[in-house]
Amino acid sequence: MKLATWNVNSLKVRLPHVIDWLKTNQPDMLCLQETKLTDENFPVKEIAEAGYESIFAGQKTYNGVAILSKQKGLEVVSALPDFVDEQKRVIAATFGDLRIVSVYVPNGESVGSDKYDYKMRWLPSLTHWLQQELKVYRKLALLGDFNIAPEDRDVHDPELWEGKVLCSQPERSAFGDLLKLGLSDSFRLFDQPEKSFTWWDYRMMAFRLNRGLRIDHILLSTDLARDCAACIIDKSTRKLERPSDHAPVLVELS
DNA sequence: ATGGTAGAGGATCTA
Repeated sequence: MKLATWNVNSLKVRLPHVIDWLKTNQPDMLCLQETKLTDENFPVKEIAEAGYESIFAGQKTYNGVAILSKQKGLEVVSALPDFVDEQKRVIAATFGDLRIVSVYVPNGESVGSDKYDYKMRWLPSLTHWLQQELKVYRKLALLGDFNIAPEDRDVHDPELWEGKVLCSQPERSAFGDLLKLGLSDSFRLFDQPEKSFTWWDYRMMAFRLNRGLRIDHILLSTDLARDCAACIIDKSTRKLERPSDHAPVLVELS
């Protein structure tokens, strides 16, 4: 069983990359973020031709999340139950005994901004909802763009980023609250190369210089973490023509 | 110093 997540930064532009990636990697589920598509424009047909079902929650211009899967998803939830929000940032579904949650955590713009406040209200609401979900589903995977680098080793230049958005202590503490629910950061279950990142700014040759952050994650409940055989970041997609600024993250469950 | 690049949409906003 393979689970993956990828912030595609426009599914319209990245559809050929996504189709190719599905064909090469054959994940059972691929969670997408920043689809930037309304639901009527979701490329259901093209994805079905690659052998995948689609569930999605989108809006015009911004945000938008989806789960592509070989099996059909059930018990679909497409918003946080206790957080009134126009922005489409959550979609969850059940596949057999697996609960899959795809999230696009708010970016937060800069520490102290209105968008940062929104992020810091959004995260506890996510945590509270997942606490309920984990009572129902023992096998739960939370995948997505968390817009949080959990530790200094997830940052190319920790001094430059110290206290900044994506790295601030309140954000890291909110990430820690997710782990306290009993979720594991699958990437850290294994030895990993130093300076492993999932996002590199389009500007200033950041990818070529490997000036990135690890902000895309796959968190696994205890019952899934036990069966996790590998977690890798696929940097190859970032070298394609017109790439997303994020790389996919992939776990293998035995 | 507040740059720079990309996407959506058609002037800025978001990241």
